[in-house]
Amino acid sequence: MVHVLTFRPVILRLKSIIDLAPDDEAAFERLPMTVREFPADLDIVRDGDRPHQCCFVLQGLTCRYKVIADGRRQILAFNIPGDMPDLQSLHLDIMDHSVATVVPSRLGFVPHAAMHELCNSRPGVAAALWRETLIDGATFRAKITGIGRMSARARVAHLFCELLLRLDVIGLADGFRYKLPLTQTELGDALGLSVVHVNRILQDLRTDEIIAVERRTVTILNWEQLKAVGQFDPTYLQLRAKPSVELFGGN
Amino acid sequence: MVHVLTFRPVILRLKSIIDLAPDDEAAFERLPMTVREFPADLDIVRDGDRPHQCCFVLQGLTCRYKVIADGRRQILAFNIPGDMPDLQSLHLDIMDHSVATVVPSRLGFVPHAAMHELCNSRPGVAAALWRETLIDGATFRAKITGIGRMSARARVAHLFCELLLRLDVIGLADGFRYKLPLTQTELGDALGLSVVHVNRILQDLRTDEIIAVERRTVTILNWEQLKAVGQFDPTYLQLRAKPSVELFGGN
DNA sequence: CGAAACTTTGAAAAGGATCAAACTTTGTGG
DNA sequence: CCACAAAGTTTGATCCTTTTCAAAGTTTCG
Repeated sequence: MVHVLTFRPVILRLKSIIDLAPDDEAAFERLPMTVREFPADLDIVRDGDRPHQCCFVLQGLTCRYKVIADGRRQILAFNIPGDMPDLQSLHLDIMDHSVATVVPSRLGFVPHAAMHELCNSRPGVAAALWRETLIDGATFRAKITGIGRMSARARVAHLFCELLLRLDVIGLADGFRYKLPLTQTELGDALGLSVVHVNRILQDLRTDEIIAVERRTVTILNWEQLKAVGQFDPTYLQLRAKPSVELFGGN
Repeated sequence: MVHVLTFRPVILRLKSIIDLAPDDEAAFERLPMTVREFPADLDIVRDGDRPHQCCFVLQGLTCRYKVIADGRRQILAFNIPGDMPDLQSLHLDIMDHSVATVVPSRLGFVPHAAMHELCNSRPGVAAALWRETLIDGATFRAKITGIGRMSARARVAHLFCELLLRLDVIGLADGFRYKLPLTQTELGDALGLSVVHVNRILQDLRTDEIIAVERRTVTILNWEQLKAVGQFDPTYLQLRAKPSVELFGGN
């Protein structure tokens, strides 16, 4: 059934953070979702919009960002398949930031009305979604701490750690390697750094044989050291189970 | 009735962000709350804790913060009366940061069980609280953008703008003046800046007759310019009504 | 194949951090 | 209520991480 397949990353994601009852899962999958394909670098929702639907990333990569006065932007988060980048719009009518595709992506849309109905009839789903938005907040806190107090090198390392775990949950990590179709400019916008500096940090990390980034693929060569450099503690992601690869074995 | 008085800032806060039904408000006020006084600089909840109750700021000032490896800290948010600094613990069992008093404060505590019960029996309250945690997230996003992409001067200005609006809602702003019992070190920890630099920025803002900070009191001398310097747009606070002072008149 | 996008390199500049020390305010105990 | 210690603010000087600017390579893709 095609419909089930399209919802798959979302279900994987929700199950990674909460013990979703089979009934709730089934009800979730019955949501009326419209699926659309988008090219790269297209705004899906804009700062100031009042959306009447929620967006699901089914395939590809999107980001949430804010633009400041001089035109530069700050990327707040990357959204991988299974993510719901504007879930907050369910309770906040006006957008305080934008959501855009980073690469060509397949997105699903569900009307707010249907989401509210589901939340009202199934407290389990409501709790799962609330929890999801709270993890979102926790991720923002980790980011604030990184940008506010940590070195450029640590921030880059932290981001690569976080992405490995999140991608692993939805089956998009291949051991210590994953596809990451980001330009260095985008990395800089996400980390509060200039492109030039991102480039130099990446070279340093490669020289130290901690990670390698080539052809839009990240390979983590030394996980322990990467975690140490990024001061990475996955608690904030609130994952229920250990990741499928032995990322945290022995300590 | 003393009980009603203690809950007052929380009710004011909730009503500022949502149209709370009288029944919901009454039910909220019947929550079993334990009130305690705390001295300054005391941890209320610690990173790694698994709280079984929610904390309400009734009087004073608290902050949420994270400590990094070298011992420095990043303050994630200041909490004024009416705030619920660890509301997230309702759905995230383990704390990813700490909450501490900044000055001597009066806090209220409500068991998670009572909160869950209230949320289950009153969807209106659940929605209000969910909305509150989402605004929390929006505030984090504003902070990420500030620290990641804006100058020190802009960040300081933005913080003073935000605090005026939030304090106004609970009746703790006196026109363009409010008490802010923060040291410059604490301001620096919140803005990702060194004390020395905070000090210099404050002097600049005073020289430019934009704000004056003296004896723990902030006076905004030129609101329009402060907003401009901080690129402040209050949308993210999702306040229902215009603030009581004429902060946004004419534009 | 060629244009556009992206990465890399070098050099110079700047914003902010750090260090050190003096000055001021606040709070406390005698 | 004064004296003093502790906490907080201010100043100056120097250092350093990161930015900016500019231009040369390299990939990607139509």
